[in-house]
Amino acid sequence: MTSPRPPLLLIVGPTGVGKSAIALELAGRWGGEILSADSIQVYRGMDIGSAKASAGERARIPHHCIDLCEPDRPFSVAQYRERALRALEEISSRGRLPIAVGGSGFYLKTFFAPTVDSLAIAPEIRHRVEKIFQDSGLPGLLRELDGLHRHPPRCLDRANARRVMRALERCLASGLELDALRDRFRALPHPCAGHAIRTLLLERPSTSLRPILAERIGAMVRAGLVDEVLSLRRRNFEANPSARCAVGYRQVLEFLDGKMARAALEEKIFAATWSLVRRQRTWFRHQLPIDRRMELADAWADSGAFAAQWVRENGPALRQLLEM
RNA sequence: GGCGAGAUAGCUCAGUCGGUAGAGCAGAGGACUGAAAAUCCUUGUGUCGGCGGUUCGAUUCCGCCUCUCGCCA
Repeated sequence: MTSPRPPLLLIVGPTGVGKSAIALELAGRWGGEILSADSIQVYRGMDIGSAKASAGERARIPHHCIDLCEPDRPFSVAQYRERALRALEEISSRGRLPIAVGGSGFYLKTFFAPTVDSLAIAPEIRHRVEKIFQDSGLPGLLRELDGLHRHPPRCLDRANARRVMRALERCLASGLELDALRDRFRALPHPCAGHAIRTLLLERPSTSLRPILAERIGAMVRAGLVDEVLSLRRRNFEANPSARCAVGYRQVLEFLDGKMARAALEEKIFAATWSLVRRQRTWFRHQLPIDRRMELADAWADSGAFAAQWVRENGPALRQLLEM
């Protein structure tokens, strides 16, 4: 049974290409709602540095999956997945066009494939693994993990302590070897089975993206990024590693702690942003099924009314993509 | 002007008790099961400031020069 529900339009691309502006424009024209796929916009108070949609924009077009939790409370893909799928159902049941927009690859993948298993990890196991890591580091974790296997598991980045910890937790919680867990994981059902998904990748040449990012970072600092971090600090956001380590926020914290000169701030944020862009591009190349790739011309800056004109010119092609 | 310190990879620097060099960052590629804007892996030939001298051999020692940074006049 095929549903008459509208397809999900996914707009992905590296940070700063202009996804949001275009998505807003499309949503306005086509009766859509925005579903954010951004691992930082989920935190309340992290507004400037995550380039969150303004209150005005949000009043005009409904936005979902933004401001889902307090900045001191870690949020995970698992939670995102739940909220995003629920939002997707809501939007489609109203007959509106869901437009998912974002640059967080792992979050975006949640629409296409299983990203987490449903294995519950008991707190005792979590603490035990944590303790092994504290006492004997990565080698200790690997010793423990290998002890649970007849052959050392191959499908694991053994240099990545965070991954090894998660793997060990899952093995301890399930009593299964890593390969068995992976097979079971891969057999999980498609998360959005009922939806047609169309993915649009927006790109622009690095020579055009770099100056846009540099300009945008300057604008963020001028708009009060440092004050935003000060106020987040009062809300204890440093207790949350994913918030505290976010691009821009991490560098401002270093500056506030005297580990970095004010003069170096924007340059360091730029460097971190650019390595994010590179990881995003790698992810989009290999991890997401892209239906259509469109490169924005140099002339389209990430500001002003460029989106309206771009959509006027490219709307028909996108229509076609949706009706495919 | 005098004294001192320095000049090595795009940047910050290490090093070679004389046998033509290596880290971090940046850059490029990659991985990805609950922090993913995170975490991790791979990837480094550059007149070792210039010119001479000593030496089988100098980026390394010596002299001169150029530039930079201190301190003193």
